[in-house]
Parts: sequence; C-alpha cells; structure tokens
Amino acid sequence: MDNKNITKILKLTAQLMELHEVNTFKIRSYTSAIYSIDQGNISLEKLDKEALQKINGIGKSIAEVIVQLQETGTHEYLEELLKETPKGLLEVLEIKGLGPKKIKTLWKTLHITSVHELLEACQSGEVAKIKGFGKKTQESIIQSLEFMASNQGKWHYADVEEAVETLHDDLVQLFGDDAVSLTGAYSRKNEIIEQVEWLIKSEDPKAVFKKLSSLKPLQQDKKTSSPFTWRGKLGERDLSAVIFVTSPSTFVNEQLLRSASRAHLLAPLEDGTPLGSYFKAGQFESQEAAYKAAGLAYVVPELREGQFEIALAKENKLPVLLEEKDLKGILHNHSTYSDGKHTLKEMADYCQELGYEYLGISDHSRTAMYAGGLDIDKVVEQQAEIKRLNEEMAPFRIFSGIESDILVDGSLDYPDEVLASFDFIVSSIHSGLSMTRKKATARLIKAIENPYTTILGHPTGRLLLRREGYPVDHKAIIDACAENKVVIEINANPWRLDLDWRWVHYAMDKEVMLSINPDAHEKKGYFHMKYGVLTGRKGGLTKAMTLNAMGVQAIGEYFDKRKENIKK
DNA sequence: GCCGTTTTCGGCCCGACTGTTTTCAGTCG
Repeated sequence: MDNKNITKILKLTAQLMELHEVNTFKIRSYTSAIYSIDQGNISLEKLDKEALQKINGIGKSIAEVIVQLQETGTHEYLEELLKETPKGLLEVLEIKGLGPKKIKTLWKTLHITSVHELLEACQSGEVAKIKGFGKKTQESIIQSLEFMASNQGKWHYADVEEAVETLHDDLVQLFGDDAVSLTGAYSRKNEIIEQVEWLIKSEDPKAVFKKLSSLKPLQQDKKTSSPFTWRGKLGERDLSAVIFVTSPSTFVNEQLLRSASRAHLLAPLEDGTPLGSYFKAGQFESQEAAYKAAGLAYVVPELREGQFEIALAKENKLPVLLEEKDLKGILHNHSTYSDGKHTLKEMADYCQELGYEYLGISDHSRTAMYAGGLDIDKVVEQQAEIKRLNEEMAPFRIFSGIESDILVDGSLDYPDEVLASFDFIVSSIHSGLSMTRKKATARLIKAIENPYTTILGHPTGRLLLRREGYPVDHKAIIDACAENKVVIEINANPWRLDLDWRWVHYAMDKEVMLSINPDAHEKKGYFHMKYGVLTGRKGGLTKAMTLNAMGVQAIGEYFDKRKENIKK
C-alpha cells in the first residue's frame, strides 16, 4: 500500500475518532502522523514496525496500524470504529464544510445517518434550527450536496488515463491498429471524462462482443447494450464505457461524428450545411480527406470543440500547436523551503536530468503559514543557495521566484525591496476564496497591475470536481494582463488546469503569453506538464506564445528586462 | 498516542476564515 492510501485510511480513522469523541490528544497523534508522512518523502511500503517508529510522529501503535494496513488493507481499530458508525455517515464526511463535530450533532439530534436524510432535513429547514447551525450553513450544505451530485460518475482525465490507454492497447491487439479508434471526450483530451468511447470496425458485431468478453477490465451491462453497441464499465473505477461496432463503409464517418463536440458538428460550411451533416452523408478515405473535401484544413481531435477552429480551418490558418518537447524549462515549483517534499537541489537535479534547461522555484510566501511560507530571512537563505547551485550546475540555471499570495486587498506579500530580489513572481490567491465576481476581479487586477507580478497563478483557484473557483471576469483579467504584460499560468495539475482552455485563445488574441506550470510539490509533479500542454493545445496554444518554451538565455533576458522596466 | 526528558509522566495546542455568535466553535489547507 502506498503512502497516499495509508494516509487516506489514517485520515478516515481520525475523523471517526472525532465523531466518537475519542481523547483529543490521541486524535492529534493520528493527524500529526499523517502530516509527517505527507511531508516526508519516505515510502512506507517496505518498512517494518521498527523502521516505521523511527519516523517522527509514529510510535508503537500507529506503526502497528500501518503494518496491519500493509498486510490486510485495514486495521482492527478502524474496524471497531466502523462498527459503531452508520454506513451512510461515511458519505456525509465527504461534504465540504461539514466536519465530524457538526456531523455528530446532526446524527445525535436529528438522527441523520445518510446524505439523503441530510438533504431532506436541509430542505425542510430542520438543520437551520439546531444550535450552532444557521441558514447559511444549511444553504451551503445543500449547495455542496448538489455539487457532489452533479459530479457523480465524472473523472479527471489523468485519473482514467492509464486504464483507458491500457484497454486501448488491448483492443488494438485484438482487432488491429486500423480498426480501433478512441472517440468522445477522451479523444478530445477534455479535462473531465464521464464516459470513454471506442469505435471498432467490423462486419460482425457478435464476434467483436465475444472477444470483448475476454477482456478482464470490461464488465458489460447487457440491459443497456444493443447489437451494435457494447455498454458497461471499465475497471475498478466504475467508469462508464461504450464501444460502438461499425461496418468498414461507415467507419470514417463514425470517427468524425463521434470524436467531435456537438458545437463543432453544428458549425456551418460555406453553403450553410452543418459540418456534421456533411460528414454523415459523404464517403471518405480518412478523416484528413473528409476535412479536405469539406474545404477545411485538418482539425486535430482536441480542437474539435466548435470554438474558433472552424473559422481558422476555412482560411487554412490553424496554429501549429505546442508540443511537450517544445518546453525548455519548468517554472512554479515548490521545495522543502515551503511545503514541497524534495529539497531545492533534488528538484533542480531531477529537472536537469529530465533534459530541461532551467527550473523556476517559487515557494509559498510568508502569509501562507499552513504551507510553511517563507519569511524574509528564509528568502535570503534560499537565494544564497540558488546562487551556489547555479555555479555548480551551469549551464543549467535555477531562477529564484516566489508564489506570492495575493492578499485580500490585492497587494503582494512582501515589501518592494524583497519583491525586487526575485527573478520572477507568480502571484496567486490562496485564501479568502468566497468572493463576489466583482471583488475577485478587482483583487486580481490589482495584483496584475503590480509591476512585480510576472505570472498570474491559477486564475480561478478551482479544483476540478471538488471546488468551484471564485467567479472572475475572464475578459477583464486577460485584458489587464495584456496591458501590464503579465503572463498567465496554465496550472498543469490535473485538479486545476487553470487557466481553463476555453480562455486560451482569447488570451493569445490579446497577445498574452501563457506558461505551462506544474506547481510541482515533489519531483514527480513535473510529469503534470503533460496535462498543461493538453490544456494549452485545446485552446490553440503555440510554442511562440508559451513563456517556458523560451530557452534559458532568452527567458533570463526576459526576466531581466521586465525588472529593468520596473525601475524606470 | 507521541515525545522527550528535569527519563516513564505530563504536556502536547497552526492560523485564517466562516458563520454562529456577541466571544467562540468548527473547518480547512
């Protein structure tokens, strides 16, 4: 069992302990053990009881618990707690804004033991009447429940990627490369996937179904399947999967129709025919040939969203999209100076090992106490270390940055002379997230207008499927970035992907550059760059408009020049 | 339950934010 799953179970244990009012210091032990595991970079997988106890915060009993987890997937104490807990309450624990204490109150006073009962109690106004609760709490519970319901059965692209790619390889093995095609939202590299779809070319659907039944990760739902359409689930995740079987004569038509979004297919051609109707009626050798016949340049699947691509395809002006290999460096990363798992040197070494020319380190600024934000002394210390490492590692270079909190009033988190000591600054909002659109926009614009802001970090603060971002006026933000020559981050963490791809094209139109930033808190975080590239590509991002596609020298000059302009 | 010692028992206790209160409790990152 990996660290992530271990801490997940320990967290559940701690929550249940709170629910059952176990000694608070005992609970604290669990939470501090979790913190220690999260922060450290020691894999617990192969450690025995003795080795576990050497880790700060883990003593005899928690070590025993972890050993049990490794051996059985659960532990005795957890099982005991679960026995005393109504099953439905476990789901209630997932609700944002509700902790164990409040849940206990709901359980003991209103006898609520499930999400369903909770929703009813909120709707009837019972919850607001309890001491310690109020109308706002009741309203926010309803909102959370609605948000959760709307996200049922949806997954992050990155979460399903491995299962999808593995099955795709299996399908290719079974049916041949030219007879299998991924379609749907996944083929367009959408950030959220509700269903994965394939198209299989065959005259004999029965034979196809038979072969499919040999694939272990697939479980067919016979009720919803039909003679040409296999429906069911993929893998343990309960991911909805559909496999269409189509004859060779309509394979290309189906590929075109099933890979594009509705908006793309509704786009009219010169004579007014919707593209979808044209694709349906015609006979084509290949997808490329179909676009050509329609008088369009070839549109890659990820652009088939009905945004701007048809107009550009008509004029043969589709951009050459950014590729991962175009990226020369990685900006916006954290180290052990704040809440990262690996040291500055480890982060730099690994970055160099992956073939990049530079690393931008931007730990949290001092206001971010929860993340070990750097006070001014630490900033000085880190910059000295960067200077030393740069001498050692040349021509590789570390740029000294900071992820400065944008404070509630829109100002940055250090006095000007400290801000001036960095090569670049990523300005982001981390606290005070519940704002009106007007307030959030004004706060961001003030930070954008600060001459020290180089990059605007995750502009909406959203966490996909978990938290809506604060509402912002995207146009106003992008316009302000254009005016102040501020780069906008495409935060490549699959939970964020923020700036959203739907705004990338507008930003480029305004000549705002974008930066693909992994926001890495550990070495393997660099691999998220890939999802940032996908996001950029969906918005039509080019190499020329990507900040970190610049080589080390060019970006060094870019940072210097920006700083010179501040002095003037 | 963990830690650290003034060494086997006593202390442990983040800070901002929100919504409830009207000085605080609960939650979150």
